[in-house]
Amino acid sequence: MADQCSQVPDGTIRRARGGKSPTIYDIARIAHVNPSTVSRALSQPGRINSKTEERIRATAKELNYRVNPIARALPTGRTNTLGLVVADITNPVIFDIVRGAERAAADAGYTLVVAESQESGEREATAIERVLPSIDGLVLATTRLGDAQIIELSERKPIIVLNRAVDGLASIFPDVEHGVEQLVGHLATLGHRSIAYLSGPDTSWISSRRWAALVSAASRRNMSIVEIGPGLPTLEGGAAAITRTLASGVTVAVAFNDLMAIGLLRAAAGLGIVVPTALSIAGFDDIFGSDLTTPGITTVRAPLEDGGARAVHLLLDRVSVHPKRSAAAQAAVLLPTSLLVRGSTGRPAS
Amino acid sequence: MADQCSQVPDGTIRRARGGKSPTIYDIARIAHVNPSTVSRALSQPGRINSKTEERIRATAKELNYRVNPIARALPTGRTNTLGLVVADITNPVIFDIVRGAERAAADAGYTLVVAESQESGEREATAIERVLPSIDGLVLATTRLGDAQIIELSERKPIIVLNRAVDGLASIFPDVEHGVEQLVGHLATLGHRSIAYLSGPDTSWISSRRWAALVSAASRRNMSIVEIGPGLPTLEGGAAAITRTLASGVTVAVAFNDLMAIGLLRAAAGLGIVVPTALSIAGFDDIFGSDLTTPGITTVRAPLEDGGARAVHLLLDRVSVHPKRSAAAQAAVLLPTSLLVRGSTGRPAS
DNA sequence: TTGTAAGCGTTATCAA
DNA sequence: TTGATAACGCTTACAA
Repeated sequence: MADQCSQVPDGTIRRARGGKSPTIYDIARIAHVNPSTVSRALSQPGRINSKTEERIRATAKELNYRVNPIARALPTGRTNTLGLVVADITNPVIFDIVRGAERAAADAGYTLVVAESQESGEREATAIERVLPSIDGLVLATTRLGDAQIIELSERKPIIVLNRAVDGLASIFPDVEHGVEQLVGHLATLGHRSIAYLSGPDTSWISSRRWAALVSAASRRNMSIVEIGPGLPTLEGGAAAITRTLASGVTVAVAFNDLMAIGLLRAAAGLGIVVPTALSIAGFDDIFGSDLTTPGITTVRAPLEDGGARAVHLLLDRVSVHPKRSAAAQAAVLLPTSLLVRGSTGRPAS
Repeated sequence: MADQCSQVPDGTIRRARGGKSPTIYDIARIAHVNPSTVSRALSQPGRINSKTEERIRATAKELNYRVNPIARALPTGRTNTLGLVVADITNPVIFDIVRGAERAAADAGYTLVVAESQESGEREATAIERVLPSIDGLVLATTRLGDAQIIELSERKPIIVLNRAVDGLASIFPDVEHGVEQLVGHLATLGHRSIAYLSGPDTSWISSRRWAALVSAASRRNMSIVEIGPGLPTLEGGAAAITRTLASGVTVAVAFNDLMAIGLLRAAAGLGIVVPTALSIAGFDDIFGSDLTTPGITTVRAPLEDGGARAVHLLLDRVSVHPKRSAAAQAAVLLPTSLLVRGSTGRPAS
């Protein structure tokens, strides 16, 4: 009993049971109650005698007790952990999403695990399979999975999709039409009549969505539009499209995202092509870096950090209350988009 | 028994026990063995009768069985999860670290949880406290904790520190001296005689390390050097230093990192100050974006993605073999650094 | 309000 | 080689 005596004159944190972390049994023994009472005192404050609770809390504190989340997760099935799956961690677009999601999760006392698919549906499935058993819910940002796979997943754990709409699932995605309408309007005003769209991965829902919106907005103004792609959503993917872009004879190229737009811009500069005089360029997402280039990239921005945070909030709703699909489960959240005009778009030379 | 019959003609995955995921008990029942045998068959291949193992594996596959990592973690104490703590997820420097760490962890079948301290030692401690019980080991990248706290942590779980050296702990950090020597040599060759260092957070080990190396390299060449700071390691932090930088009368400013360097560059541009003619600027890390500015940022780069990966590898060594400190525990890994000369450094005007 | 005891799904220790 | 059984640390009916 010596090392478990309640009096610790020198203030040292008492170590119960040789070096191992203390459990509710240690607290129970010292506080002269049953372990179940300790459990209740700690996880359901106010439901037991306040005097007892007081004593238990004091002992817990003294032992420097931390609840073991794994042991708790086993009987409850709840891990206090959320998953976030992204296509490519190094894509600056993702950073904002991760940040928003991480902070929202941390604020709610949840832990976030991040898994990366590296643009491969197969790797994505593997990654999900690994994390799924130990999380309470999942945010799929920029997923490369098919609708059927996603729906199947949603039968195992609550799922929120970000940057995509899936029927019957809570989906958060940018109001593409609005931003594209602004962008195309801006281009038309400048005098452009022909657009090239540098598309992203063909598995990207958002890329096809952007293409559809561009086609619609362009044809409404009798502008012509061609698709160049699919391409990698990276600097390299954008740079690789320069030849076909120039060959197409358009006066403006709209890239799937800013990363591609920057790649295209740099490739153009390498060929001595002046932007925006000889070629206007625009992108999507307003990533870190798109205002660093000369000229800056005109872009359609969406509040992706906010998107990440809202995805987590929606997920927490589903996770914390009860597993039944609530009415809000079908909710589709539209993220407002807005056009940021920078130097990469201007009047065409002709 | 009907729904647990072994013959499933239509290939449907058999659901044992109404919707819940199958356990080793379900497998045991169907394969007519004891649950413990199932556990052995699945987690220690080759240690049991191959015929039995075969049968068990087949049943497991048919049931679409997945081991429950939480249940496994309880008796073993091992979670197959690693933690990574960073100061600020949105800092591009971090991206590379996270990418390297995530991929290395995923390749080893481990899950990575990322926690963010948001540049606050207190938040960092809280975040660590939350994840610690459910991880096997921790990588501290850009930590804002004190040495004592770190060592205390290392008594609870294996720890690797990245971008810092802590006595007695496995540490990975850039070979600052080498890169700085190159940088200062480059500046001296250009004709600079006075340097300002825009320091980062005063809790940043690496910032003081860079300062020390700069002082040493500068004085060796009879160049003068002053410190401006501490400042936030962000665009804003760099921009905020412009006034004091100009006032100091130096011909070159070396920022704690590229983010600050870019901030300073843009602030200079805003004041009509021509870089590098009126002021040369250099940074550290070669982040995404430092070659996007005009002029590009001269920088000392270190392979941070590789650093993240190596940190995870070192951690896996400690985690997977046995918890004793091996001889390699004291290892300090030096990441090679190299100078990237871009347009932001040039001959001083005078 | 508190105690008793049965789980949660694994692994691990002994026997058989 | 396999089976029985006790952990792992916590939650949660059910009793008292």
